[in-house]
Amino acid sequence: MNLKEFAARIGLSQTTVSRAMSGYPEVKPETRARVLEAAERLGYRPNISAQRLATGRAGAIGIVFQGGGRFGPHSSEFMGGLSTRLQRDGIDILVSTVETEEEEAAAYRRLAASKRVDAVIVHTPACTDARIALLQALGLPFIVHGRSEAKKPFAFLDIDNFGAIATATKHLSDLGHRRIALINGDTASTYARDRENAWRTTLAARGLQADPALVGYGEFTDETGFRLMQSFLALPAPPTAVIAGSMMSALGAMRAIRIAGLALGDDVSLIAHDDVFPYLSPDNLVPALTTTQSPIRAAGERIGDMALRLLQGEKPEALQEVWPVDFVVRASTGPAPF
Amino acid sequence: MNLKEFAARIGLSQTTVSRAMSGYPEVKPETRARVLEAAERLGYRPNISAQRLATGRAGAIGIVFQGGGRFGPHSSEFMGGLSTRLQRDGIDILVSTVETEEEEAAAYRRLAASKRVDAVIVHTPACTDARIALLQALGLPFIVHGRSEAKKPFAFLDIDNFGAIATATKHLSDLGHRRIALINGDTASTYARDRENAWRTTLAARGLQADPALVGYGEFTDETGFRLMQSFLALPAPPTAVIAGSMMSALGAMRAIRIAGLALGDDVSLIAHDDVFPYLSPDNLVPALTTTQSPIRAAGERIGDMALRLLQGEKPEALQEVWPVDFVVRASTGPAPF
DNA sequence: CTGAAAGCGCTTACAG
DNA sequence: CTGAAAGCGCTTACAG
Repeated sequence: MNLKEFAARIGLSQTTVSRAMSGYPEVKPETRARVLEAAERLGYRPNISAQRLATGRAGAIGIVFQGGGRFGPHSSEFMGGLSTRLQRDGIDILVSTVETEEEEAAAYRRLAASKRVDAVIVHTPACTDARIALLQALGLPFIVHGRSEAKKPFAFLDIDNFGAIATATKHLSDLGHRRIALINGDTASTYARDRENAWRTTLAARGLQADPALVGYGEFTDETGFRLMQSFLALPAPPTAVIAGSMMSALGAMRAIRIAGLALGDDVSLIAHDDVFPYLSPDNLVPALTTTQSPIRAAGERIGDMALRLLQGEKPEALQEVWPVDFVVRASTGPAPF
Repeated sequence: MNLKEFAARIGLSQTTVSRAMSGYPEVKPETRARVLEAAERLGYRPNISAQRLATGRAGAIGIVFQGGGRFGPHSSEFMGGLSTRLQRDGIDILVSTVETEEEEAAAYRRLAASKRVDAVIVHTPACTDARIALLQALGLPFIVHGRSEAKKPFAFLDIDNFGAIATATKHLSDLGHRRIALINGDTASTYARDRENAWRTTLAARGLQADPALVGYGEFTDETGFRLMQSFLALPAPPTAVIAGSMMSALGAMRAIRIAGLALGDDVSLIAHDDVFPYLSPDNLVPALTTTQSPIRAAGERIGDMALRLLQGEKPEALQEVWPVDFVVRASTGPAPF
């Protein structure tokens, strides 16, 4: 049933029905009630495409994932939060996957030109990120999950990666560790740079050396954590403590430590940054894992919120947040050996 | 830029431009080439909402997730595959999250009435699932990921859950195990019923008892795997082998086994069903984990394919597939002790 | 092979 | 507070 039919059926004009349904103020309360009741009863719902064509709004927010690689467990948590928030305002999420940077840029051009979305979410930004300049040039509103440098201000939400790793490094140094390794993420990304800066700066402040052999990079997988930890342990002077970038890397690191016959929390201390997965808790590892933590689901909800405000005309520079990160000490960290 | 402007700019009618761009056959090849080149050069893209209004197609496929709980690592892999496939045909994915069954039903009604999607994907079906009847009543095309019983035929893709667990149970029984436990999923779902049937039937065929104390249910989390494994090990006659429903449950089970001071693959054998996560491989656990496996990402791609065919008018009864499951023996299974 | 025009189902300035 | 009508930007039967 369309508006014309529905309006005729209840004896009102299309105008009045449309206004009543979209919460427009100048409608007599009884009229509105009658319209809403009839819509419910007869199952009338405005055609979304027509609505969008008439208003010029897409009613959707886009998010692009590069390859399978970046659609991992963090993505699901983030999407869960984002979707929960946008749902409340009837905004759809449009998911695209691409293989390369070029394809990602092409996807944004396409989304912008076809007016398929009102805004996009950009994630895992590099320190200077071509996507930001592109979106600004295209005039397609966006929120960045993470931080980056750009000439013009833009909306973003990031966690305090520097603070998280600084806290972890300090804690390990307070326990007497002098060789502290870092299993970091993708080298190009801002978060990896921030984490490494925190590690380096904190060590320096304690008079400790940031040994280049004690930092490694890679995707947040069990595999990478394992490989890096094994290479650390093979060094002439292996580290007595390690900071892993995620729960998945930490699982790999724990495995390498176990295989080497070392006791976690005793011979080697381990801290992971944890994005809080409902299906895998640091409390449940053996030993329980000390973590810096920040719920990525909550970040997704908040970014949904910010996207809605952006569309309501708030300035990007008013939509910039950095969240502090919690630190929870558990059994995987202990005094440095000997 | 809209069609009118663009057509004027290149000196053709809107009709011809529209036809050239949408691959309509009766356009002179040179004309089409000229139109496509100009569109590329001038950045013209048809407005998606107008296109949808005119054609009556939404150009999107919906998928609803219940709560955060069901948006886990399996969802991300599946979505990665689905999105990759649909992308190729320019079909969007619309993600909704709801909290309850009622809300899920309401979401389908809304999607149908507002013509927001052309089809939906239903996942984790129960043995008899109200969603299927509802979607058939609404006339909203759908594909089920999993299987269910219904009066009218419908399109689905499932893996051979029965075969997977039958194979695993046989293998353990061949190794001499007589007390084989099962860490199962959500009781209401078809896959859990199929897996339990396989376990029960295979044990019976070998003259072994399907002890009710040796089967447990729950979400596929590390936590549940741990708890169930601990309860099995606390039995007067604990199992010597266990089949876990997912990698996450297996991680928990492995932990419980380790804490109990038992040797995996020696004192206790473990097989997991693995949906193939790129960030956590069964080869990388210690010991490497024997698995039945099926790539959920590939299932996502295939379901995207089936959805497109459904929209092209193929009958649901022609779109029904059951995929075999691989079995890979690794180090976590061995002969029954003593 | 190409074009003029109706129609898809809404919203919203304008008029009352 | 309500309505008649134009317009959003496409597609597509119809005519040539």
